[in-house]
Amino acid sequence: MFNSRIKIKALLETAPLGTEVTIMGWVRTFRNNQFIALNDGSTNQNIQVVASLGMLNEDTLKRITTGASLKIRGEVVESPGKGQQIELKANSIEILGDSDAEKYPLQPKKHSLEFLREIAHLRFRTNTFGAVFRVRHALAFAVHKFFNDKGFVYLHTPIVTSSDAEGAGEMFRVTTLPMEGAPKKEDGSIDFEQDFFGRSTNLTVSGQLEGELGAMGFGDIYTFGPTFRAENSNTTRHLAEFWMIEPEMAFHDLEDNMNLAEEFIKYIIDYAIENNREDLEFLDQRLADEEKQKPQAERSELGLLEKLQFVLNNQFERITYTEAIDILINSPAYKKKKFKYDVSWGIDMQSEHERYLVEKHFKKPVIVTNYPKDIKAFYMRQNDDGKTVAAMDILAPGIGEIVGGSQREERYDLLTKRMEEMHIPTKEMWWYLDTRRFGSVPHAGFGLGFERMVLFVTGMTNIRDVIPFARTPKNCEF
RNA sequence: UCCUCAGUAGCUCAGUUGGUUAGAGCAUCUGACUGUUAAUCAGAGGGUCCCCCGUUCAAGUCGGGGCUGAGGAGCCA
Repeated sequence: MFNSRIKIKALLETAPLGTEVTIMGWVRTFRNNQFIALNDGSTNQNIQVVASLGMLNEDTLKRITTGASLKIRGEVVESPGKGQQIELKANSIEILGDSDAEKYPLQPKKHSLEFLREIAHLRFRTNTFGAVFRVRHALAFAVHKFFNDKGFVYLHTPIVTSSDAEGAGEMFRVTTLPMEGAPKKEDGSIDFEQDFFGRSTNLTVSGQLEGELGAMGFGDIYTFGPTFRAENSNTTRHLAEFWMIEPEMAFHDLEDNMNLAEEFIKYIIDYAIENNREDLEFLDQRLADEEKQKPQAERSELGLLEKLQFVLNNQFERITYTEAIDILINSPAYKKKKFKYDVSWGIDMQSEHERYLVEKHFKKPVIVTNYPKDIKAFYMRQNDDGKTVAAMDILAPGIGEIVGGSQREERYDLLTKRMEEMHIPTKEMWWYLDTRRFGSVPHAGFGLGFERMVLFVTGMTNIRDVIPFARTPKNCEF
């Protein structure tokens, strides 16, 4: 058996003084031909290994370089030096994998996030990305724990779909037809009947419609999986492949939906704080250092942990779309013509408007409800006023829309009428409509972009830095 | 997709009005060092100035096109 090691996180926590242990990991720095800072990814903390002089031959000493992997047996002792409580007095050091320091791109110095993006395969070995991806893991785990504890069924909705009804964005086509000389129909269009699935297929843009089918049997379900958008979006908030969480609940109305979404967001933030405090403290410090570079006016008022705590301790503001428009029209910013885009009832709010509401007016997460039906999807439940639908978006400071959800239209007649108005092919959607024909119930759900949540919790500012291998236009390395 | 900015050593950047052999800090390498914390001290090596075309006696520097990256907008999660 090879692996009888103790992880550095456990070693530092238990500090078994006087015992001999085996650790394995990667060299962060090697100082004074004597002190090895070793990291194994279990924590941001390194363990200091002390190699007494004469113990190692010259050759082994030279091979202990930044990035090399080592297997070390040694005795756990109190550290006489400052900066750490305990250290490992090495009895034996074995080089598992050499790392040519002249070629290894990670140097014991600060690197830019842009550079680290180009070596995404190695960035897990840095403090920042170690912390970010451990927090990402904690959040993902918390998502499952939250819903599992509430009796939700984790439903695996398909990645390949033929449904393009939602119109959530441009889609990636899935096909086995040849690029050159694809079979054509008489009218010159491509004959997808000869394709693998016998029809035109795409990567999913949302699991919601299938999620609704599950909710109509299980009551409460959630999805958590990859989602694809072929939009040519080049921003710090968009990915072509991202992870989305989509709960769908039978016997829920819009208010139930909002309550669940708010409870959910607070739960996973709290989970990360409870279980990854060390990583968040590191990210908090990192953000504070970065803020120091900025001019006073652009600095945020709260530190990362303060911000998260603030979100936990305060109710999200809940306003209707109509109230939001009133606030914007009566705002000093509007009167001073600070907005690039005009405001009137019926507009789809621009990011500048959302940012004003969240960052300037309320200074906390805001849930906006009851949007005009013409700017929202066909499946949202129509309100009695005939103008609005039971939609809700949660807007978060710094990242904008983090949740989009609604109560769904459960009334068959109203739903089909709306679909016809919006040119949604009801015939192809027979399976979706069946849920409204047989035992239809009031139900609701929402979608949460997981990476945007990770951005919010880690304080990172570019979405490409919170997913291990980002898929963006013109970039599919790794 | 649009707008703005950027691309010079492994990394972060400077490079004046177009003018000799393109610089700095860090990293790396060599040497010194038994309590260092991104160690320190001394020395050394390291360049397709993103690519193509053009202007010019002369281009890292000016112009055009392209590629890539970043920020903002749109689309959205």
